[in-house]
Amino acid sequence: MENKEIARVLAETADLMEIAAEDSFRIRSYRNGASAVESNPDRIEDILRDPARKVTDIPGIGKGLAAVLEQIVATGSCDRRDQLLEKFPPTALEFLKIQGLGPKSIALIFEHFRISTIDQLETLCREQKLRELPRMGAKLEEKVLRSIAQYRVRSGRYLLSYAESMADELSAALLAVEGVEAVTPAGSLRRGRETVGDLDLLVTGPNATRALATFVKYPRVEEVLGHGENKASAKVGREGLQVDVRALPPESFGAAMQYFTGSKDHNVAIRTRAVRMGLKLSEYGLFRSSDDSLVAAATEESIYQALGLPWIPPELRENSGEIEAAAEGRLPELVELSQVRGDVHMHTTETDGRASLEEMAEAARQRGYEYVAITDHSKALAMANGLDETRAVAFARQIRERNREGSLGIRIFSGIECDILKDGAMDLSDDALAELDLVVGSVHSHMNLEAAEMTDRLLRALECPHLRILGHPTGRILLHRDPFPFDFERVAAEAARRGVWLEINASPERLDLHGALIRSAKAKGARFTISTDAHHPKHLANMRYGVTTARRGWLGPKDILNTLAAADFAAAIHAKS
DNA sequence: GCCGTTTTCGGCCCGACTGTTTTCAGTCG
Repeated sequence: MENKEIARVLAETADLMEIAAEDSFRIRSYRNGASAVESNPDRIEDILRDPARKVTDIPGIGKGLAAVLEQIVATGSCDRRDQLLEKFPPTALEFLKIQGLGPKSIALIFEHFRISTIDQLETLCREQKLRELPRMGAKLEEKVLRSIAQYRVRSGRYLLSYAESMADELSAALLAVEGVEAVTPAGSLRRGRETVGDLDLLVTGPNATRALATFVKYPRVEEVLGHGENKASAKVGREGLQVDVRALPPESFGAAMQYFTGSKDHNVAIRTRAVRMGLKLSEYGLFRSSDDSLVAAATEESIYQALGLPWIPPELRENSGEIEAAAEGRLPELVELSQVRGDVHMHTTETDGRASLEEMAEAARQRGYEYVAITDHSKALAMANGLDETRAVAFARQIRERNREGSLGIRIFSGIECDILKDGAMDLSDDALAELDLVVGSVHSHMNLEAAEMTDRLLRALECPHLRILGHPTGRILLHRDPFPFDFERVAAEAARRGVWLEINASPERLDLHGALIRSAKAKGARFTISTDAHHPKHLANMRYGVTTARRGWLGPKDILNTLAAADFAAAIHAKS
């Protein structure tokens, strides 16, 4: 059992305990335990099996949770979770995803109405029954109905990072089959979409068909949906991600890759182009319409070439102008991960990060970066132990000192992620902000303002002379919270005018900005940074999702400030007009 | 339930908003 799954069981148990109104500190311990398990570099299952090692050596795991971990690894669940699932319906965990309902309200609804499904909850709201309960009213019913609608749209999709880890895991298992040469993910994962509906894996090799048999017997397959000669489908993992595995002959691999990578809109447009040229394109190859003779099939390059086009990077294949651009030879040069020279938004234990300044710097150095910016939270984020003026300035001095010593082996800029308050003012005084190398401004509160008010708020924030970067500009949390409404184009244009860069937040839960907005902002003259917002050294690896997202926004290295060398980046920070 | 002891219990535990209220519980970050 993988750490991520173990962590999920712990977190679910904590959720259920919360509905059952159990001791809040115990719940907190379960949550801490979940995050400790998830961020532990070694597999918990391996540690449990090794008599020489102890899980209790992991901070946050004591005797109690050690026993729980044993149980989870052995049975996939634990006693407390099982007991609570007898008391509450298994859908209780789904109810927690409905915004506006917390554990207390859910417990009350269960107790009073004896319902167990989201559909029943919807009915309650429509029939205006929720308001019978204390402290619940018409506004809440409306909010819950809106939230249920959003929930339905989201369920059935998965974060890019989750789909990628599943693809990696399955690829490794299938590559171990003799006679399998390559396993390649296609579909929206290959295009780098921020969420993925299902996973397509293309298998080649003399014995590719045998990979299908291995796949359907894979331990984490929950339900086999179909298993034929060339294709097998199954729901995999507790989350039930649908995975389609296809065995392909090498001679038509390129055509299949092209076909299964999509997007559907891109393919329709490409096939229309083929028809106009007297050709037809399918997953088996590109053929002459007149005599069905094969033109190209083995590689994607050969197919695009036969259609008079250069190869189009998968990130661009959304039929949003890429085919025209390719035909006219003006596809953009896209940024690559190796061109990123620094990560300029991250947190440390000074606020809510999980590693020290030294550990974050060292992790960044190991990734080959030239520089980092440490941007801990400001005081408005009290739960994160945000910095007030005094602490922010003192911490900046400490960072400068370490930087001067050169002992960390990497250049460090002192920064802050300063909250943008409800009225657009900065959370910290100008004097304090002036002490810092780099100010990222972010919205973390009051996200339900009217669009006009939110636009004014952001425009006012841009007036701050010290603001350099607008952090996660739309505030969305994928599959969880929609972007807050505001006039993006106006804000992007104003940011461009004032020389404030827009962040492409590489956290797989955010990917904010996303491709379409990036393109729109670039058209307004905006420039960008790609940053991970890391709260742990391992989060630095999320940079690749940010780069993929930037590529989906048609960005090249010149659009992105943290592809600059350290000295140039430093100059850019300080050369504010 | 974890942690850390001036070692076996006590601390952990913030702050603002919202909607429903007549003084505040619940949610959220």
